[in-house]
Amino acid sequence: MRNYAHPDLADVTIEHALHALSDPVRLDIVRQLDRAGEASCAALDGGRPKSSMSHHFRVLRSAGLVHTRIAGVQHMNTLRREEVDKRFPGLLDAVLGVMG
Amino acid sequence: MRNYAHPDLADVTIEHALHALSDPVRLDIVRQLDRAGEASCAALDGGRPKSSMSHHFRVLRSAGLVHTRIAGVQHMNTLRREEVDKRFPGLLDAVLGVMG
DNA sequence: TTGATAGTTCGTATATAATCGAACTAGAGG
DNA sequence: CCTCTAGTTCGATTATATACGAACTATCAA
Repeated sequence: MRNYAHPDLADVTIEHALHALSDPVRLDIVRQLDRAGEASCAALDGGRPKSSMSHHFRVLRSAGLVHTRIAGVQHMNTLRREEVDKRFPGLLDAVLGVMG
Repeated sequence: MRNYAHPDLADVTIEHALHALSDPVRLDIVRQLDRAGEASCAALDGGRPKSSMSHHFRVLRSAGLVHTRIAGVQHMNTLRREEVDKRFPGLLDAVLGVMG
Protein backbone atom coordinates (compact mmCIF):
# COMPACT_ATOMS: atom_id res chain seq x y z
CA MET A 1 0.00 0.00 0.00
CA ARG A 2 1.93 2.97 -1.26
CA ASN A 3 -0.88 5.51 -0.84
CA TYR A 4 -4.63 6.01 -1.03
CA ALA A 5 -6.89 7.35 -3.74
CA HIS A 6 -9.08 10.13 -2.44
CA PRO A 7 -12.16 10.98 -4.49
CA ASP A 8 -12.83 14.40 -5.90
CA LEU A 9 -15.59 15.91 -3.76
CA ALA A 10 -17.52 16.74 -6.92
CA ASP A 11 -18.02 13.01 -7.40
CA VAL A 12 -19.42 12.47 -3.92
CA THR A 13 -23.18 12.59 -3.53
CA ILE A 14 -24.89 13.96 -0.46
CA GLU A 15 -26.48 10.54 0.05
CA HIS A 16 -23.04 8.97 0.15
CA ALA A 17 -21.76 11.51 2.66
CA LEU A 18 -24.86 11.19 4.85
CA HIS A 19 -24.58 7.43 4.84
CA ALA A 20 -20.93 7.58 5.89
CA LEU A 21 -21.84 9.91 8.75
CA SER A 22 -24.82 7.86 9.92
CA ASP A 23 -22.79 5.15 11.61
CA PRO A 24 -21.92 5.79 15.27
CA VAL A 25 -18.36 4.47 14.98
CA ARG A 26 -17.65 6.66 11.98
CA LEU A 27 -19.33 9.70 13.44
CA ASP A 28 -17.15 9.25 16.49
CA ILE A 29 -14.07 9.14 14.27
CA VAL A 30 -15.16 12.32 12.51
CA ARG A 31 -15.78 14.10 15.81
CA GLN A 32 -12.38 13.11 17.12
CA LEU A 33 -10.64 14.22 13.94
CA ASP A 34 -12.46 17.52 14.16
CA ARG A 35 -11.00 18.09 17.61
CA ALA A 36 -7.62 16.47 17.17
CA GLY A 37 -6.85 17.72 13.67
CA GLU A 38 -4.86 14.64 12.75
CA ALA A 39 -4.71 11.16 14.22
CA SER A 40 -3.55 7.65 13.42
CA CYS A 41 -6.06 4.85 12.98
CA ALA A 42 -4.96 3.21 16.21
CA ALA A 43 -5.49 6.41 18.15
CA LEU A 44 -9.17 6.32 17.24
CA ASP A 45 -10.05 2.66 17.52
CA GLY A 46 -11.64 2.74 20.95
CA GLY A 47 -10.62 -0.88 21.47
CA ARG A 48 -12.24 -2.14 18.28
CA PRO A 49 -10.51 -4.66 16.03
CA LYS A 50 -8.19 -3.25 13.39
CA SER A 51 -10.09 -4.83 10.53
CA SER A 52 -13.30 -3.13 11.61
CA MET A 53 -11.57 0.22 11.82
CA SER A 54 -9.98 -0.28 8.45
CA HIS A 55 -13.45 -0.79 7.01
CA HIS A 56 -14.81 2.38 8.58
CA PHE A 57 -11.87 4.48 7.41
CA ARG A 58 -12.37 3.16 3.92
CA VAL A 59 -16.02 4.23 3.98
CA LEU A 60 -15.07 7.67 5.26
CA ARG A 61 -12.42 8.05 2.57
CA SER A 62 -14.76 6.91 -0.19
CA ALA A 63 -17.28 9.51 0.96
CA GLY A 64 -14.62 12.18 0.63
CA LEU A 65 -14.72 13.02 4.31
CA VAL A 66 -11.32 11.83 5.46
CA HIS A 67 -7.85 12.10 4.01
CA THR A 68 -5.25 9.50 4.95
CA ARG A 69 -1.55 10.18 4.67
CA ILE A 70 1.04 7.47 5.16
CA ALA A 71 3.72 8.50 7.63
CA GLY A 72 6.10 5.65 8.11
CA VAL A 73 4.28 2.86 9.81
CA GLN A 74 1.29 4.95 10.71
CA HIS A 75 -1.57 6.19 8.58
CA MET A 76 -2.50 9.68 9.65
CA ASN A 77 -6.07 10.84 9.09
CA THR A 78 -7.54 14.29 8.77
CA LEU A 79 -10.97 15.67 8.01
CA ARG A 80 -11.21 17.18 4.54
CA ARG A 81 -12.85 20.18 6.12
CA GLU A 82 -12.50 22.91 3.52
CA GLU A 83 -13.35 20.64 0.60
CA VAL A 84 -16.37 19.15 2.32
CA ASP A 85 -17.51 22.61 3.40
CA LYS A 86 -17.28 23.78 -0.17
CA ARG A 87 -19.21 20.81 -1.55
CA PHE A 88 -21.78 20.57 1.28
CA PRO A 89 -21.87 23.97 2.96
CA GLY A 90 -22.96 23.78 6.56
CA LEU A 91 -23.16 20.00 6.71
CA LEU A 92 -20.19 19.35 8.96
CA ASP A 93 -21.02 22.37 11.10
CA ALA A 94 -24.49 20.93 11.62
CA VAL A 95 -23.36 17.38 12.28
CA LEU A 96 -20.48 18.33 14.56
CA GLY A 97 -22.42 21.01 16.37
CA VAL A 98 -25.05 18.63 17.72
CA MET A 99 -25.13 17.85 21.41
CA GLY A 100 -25.31 14.15 22.28
CA MET B 1 -54.98 3.23 11.75
CA ARG B 2 -56.40 6.12 13.70
CA ASN B 3 -53.23 8.20 13.76
CA TYR B 4 -49.46 8.04 13.97
CA ALA B 5 -47.04 8.38 16.82
CA HIS B 6 -44.42 10.99 16.11
CA PRO B 7 -41.28 10.89 18.25
CA ASP B 8 -40.10 13.77 20.34
CA LEU B 9 -37.11 15.24 18.52
CA ALA B 10 -35.12 15.06 21.75
CA ASP B 11 -35.24 11.27 21.40
CA VAL B 12 -33.90 11.27 17.86
CA THR B 13 -30.16 10.85 17.43
CA ILE B 14 -28.21 12.57 14.69
CA GLU B 15 -27.18 9.12 13.44
CA HIS B 16 -30.82 8.18 13.06
CA ALA B 17 -31.63 11.39 11.18
CA LEU B 18 -28.60 11.04 8.90
CA HIS B 19 -29.48 7.46 8.12
CA ALA B 20 -33.02 8.43 7.20
CA LEU B 21 -31.71 11.14 4.90
CA SER B 22 -29.08 8.95 3.26
CA ASP B 23 -31.51 7.01 1.07
CA PRO B 24 -32.21 8.55 -2.35
CA VAL B 25 -35.92 7.79 -2.27
CA ARG B 26 -36.33 9.38 1.14
CA LEU B 27 -34.14 12.34 0.31
CA ASP B 28 -36.33 12.92 -2.71
CA ILE B 29 -39.43 12.83 -0.50
CA VAL B 30 -37.86 15.34 1.88
CA ARG B 31 -36.91 17.67 -0.98
CA GLN B 32 -40.41 17.53 -2.40
CA LEU B 33 -42.00 18.21 0.97
CA ASP B 34 -39.65 21.13 1.43
CA ARG B 35 -40.96 22.65 -1.79
CA ALA B 36 -44.57 21.55 -1.64
CA GLY B 37 -45.18 22.12 2.05
CA GLU B 38 -47.66 19.28 2.34
CA ALA B 39 -48.35 16.26 0.19
CA SER B 40 -50.06 12.91 0.26
CA CYS B 41 -48.05 9.71 0.04
CA ALA B 42 -49.34 9.00 -3.45
CA ALA B 43 -48.28 12.44 -4.67
CA LEU B 44 -44.66 11.58 -3.88
CA ASP B 45 -44.38 7.97 -4.95
CA GLY B 46 -42.75 8.54 -8.34
CA GLY B 47 -44.35 5.35 -9.59
CA ARG B 48 -42.97 3.16 -6.80
CA PRO B 49 -45.13 0.53 -5.13
CA LYS B 50 -47.24 1.65 -2.19
CA SER B 51 -45.64 -0.80 0.21
CA SER B 52 -42.19 0.57 -0.53
CA MET B 53 -43.35 4.12 0.02
CA SER B 54 -45.06 3.17 3.23
CA HIS B 55 -41.75 1.80 4.46
CA HIS B 56 -39.86 4.98 3.60
CA PHE B 57 -42.44 7.22 5.23
CA ARG B 58 -42.22 5.11 8.36
CA VAL B 59 -38.45 5.56 8.45
CA LEU B 60 -38.81 9.31 7.96
CA ARG B 61 -41.40 9.53 10.72
CA SER B 62 -39.31 7.46 13.13
CA ALA B 63 -36.38 9.79 12.50
CA GLY B 64 -38.59 12.73 13.45
CA LEU B 65 -38.30 14.31 10.03
CA VAL B 66 -41.82 13.97 8.72
CA HIS B 67 -45.24 14.46 10.27
CA THR B 68 -48.21 12.58 8.87
CA ARG B 69 -51.73 13.77 9.37
CA ILE B 70 -54.74 11.68 8.40
CA ALA B 71 -57.18 13.64 6.27
CA GLY B 72 -60.00 11.40 5.26
CA VAL B 73 -58.64 8.76 3.00
CA GLN B 74 -55.34 10.49 2.45
CA HIS B 75 -52.32 10.76 4.71
CA MET B 76 -50.83 14.20 4.39
CA ASN B 77 -47.13 14.64 5.08
CA THR B 78 -45.12 17.66 6.10
CA LEU B 79 -41.52 18.28 7.06
CA ARG B 80 -41.10 18.92 10.77
CA ARG B 81 -38.99 21.91 9.83
CA GLU B 82 -38.91 24.05 12.97
CA GLU B 83 -38.49 21.11 15.31
CA VAL B 84 -35.73 19.54 13.26
CA ASP B 85 -34.03 22.92 12.92
CA LYS B 86 -34.11 23.31 16.67
CA ARG B 87 -32.72 19.86 17.32
CA PHE B 88 -30.18 19.81 14.46
CA PRO B 89 -29.52 23.43 13.54
CA GLY B 90 -28.42 23.85 9.97
CA LEU B 91 -28.82 20.21 9.01
CA LEU B 92 -31.83 20.54 6.73
CA ASP B 93 -30.49 23.77 5.27
CA ALA B 94 -27.27 21.96 4.40
CA VAL B 95 -28.97 18.86 3.01
CA LEU B 96 -31.61 20.72 1.05
CA GLY B 97 -29.21 23.36 -0.19
CA VAL B 98 -26.99 20.94 -2.09
CA MET B 99 -26.96 20.99 -5.87
CA GLY B 100 -27.20 17.67 -7.71
C1' DT C 1 17.83 -10.13 8.56
C1' DT C 2 14.93 -10.53 12.22
C1' DG C 3 11.32 -8.76 14.98
C1' DA C 4 7.88 -5.49 16.21
C1' DT C 5 4.24 -2.37 14.94
C1' DA C 6 0.41 -0.32 12.03
C1' DG C 7 -2.75 -1.17 9.07
C1' DT C 8 -4.90 -3.78 4.89
C1' DT C 9 -7.23 -7.57 2.65
C1' DC C 10 -9.84 -11.75 2.61
C1' DG C 11 -13.43 -14.69 3.95
C1' DT C 12 -17.32 -15.56 6.41
C1' DA C 13 -21.02 -14.92 9.57
C1' DT C 14 -24.66 -12.05 10.96
C1' DA C 15 -27.52 -8.08 11.04
C1' DT C 16 -29.97 -4.52 8.91
C1' DA C 17 -32.30 -2.50 5.04
C1' DA C 18 -34.78 -2.24 0.52
C1' DT C 19 -38.17 -4.09 -2.61
C1' DC C 20 -42.54 -5.46 -3.65
C1' DG C 21 -46.80 -8.51 -4.13
C1' DA C 22 -50.81 -9.89 -1.56
C1' DA C 23 -54.01 -9.41 1.88
C1' DC C 24 -55.93 -6.14 4.99
C1' DT C 25 -58.07 -1.58 7.08
C1' DA C 26 -60.27 2.83 7.15
C1' DG C 27 -62.82 6.57 5.32
C1' DA C 28 -65.82 8.71 1.50
C1' DG C 29 -69.60 8.48 -1.38
C1' DG C 30 -73.22 6.33 -3.90
C1' DC D 1 -74.24 -2.06 2.36
C1' DC D 2 -71.11 -1.89 -1.53
C1' DT D 3 -67.25 -0.17 -3.71
C1' DC D 4 -63.53 2.73 -4.62
C1' DT D 5 -59.38 4.81 -3.06
C1' DA D 6 -55.29 5.54 -0.03
C1' DG D 7 -52.36 3.64 2.63
C1' DT D 8 -50.69 -0.17 6.01
C1' DT D 9 -49.04 -4.66 7.35
C1' DC D 10 -47.22 -9.12 6.43
C1' DG D 11 -44.02 -12.16 4.48
C1' DA D 12 -40.48 -13.45 1.51
C1' DT D 13 -36.49 -12.23 -1.21
C1' DT D 14 -32.52 -9.97 -2.09
C1' DA D 15 -29.07 -6.53 -1.33
C1' DT D 16 -26.08 -4.04 1.51
C1' DA D 17 -23.50 -3.34 5.97
C1' DT D 18 -21.17 -4.63 9.95
C1' DA D 19 -18.01 -7.37 12.63
C1' DC D 20 -13.95 -9.63 13.20
C1' DG D 21 -10.31 -13.43 13.03
C1' DA D 22 -6.51 -14.83 10.18
C1' DA D 23 -3.16 -14.10 6.94
C1' DC D 24 -0.62 -10.61 4.57
C1' DT D 25 2.21 -6.06 3.58
C1' DA D 26 5.03 -2.23 4.61
C1' DT D 27 8.02 0.39 7.47
C1' DC D 28 11.15 1.02 11.15
C1' DA D 29 14.68 -0.22 14.31
C1' DA D 30 17.91 -3.24 16.40
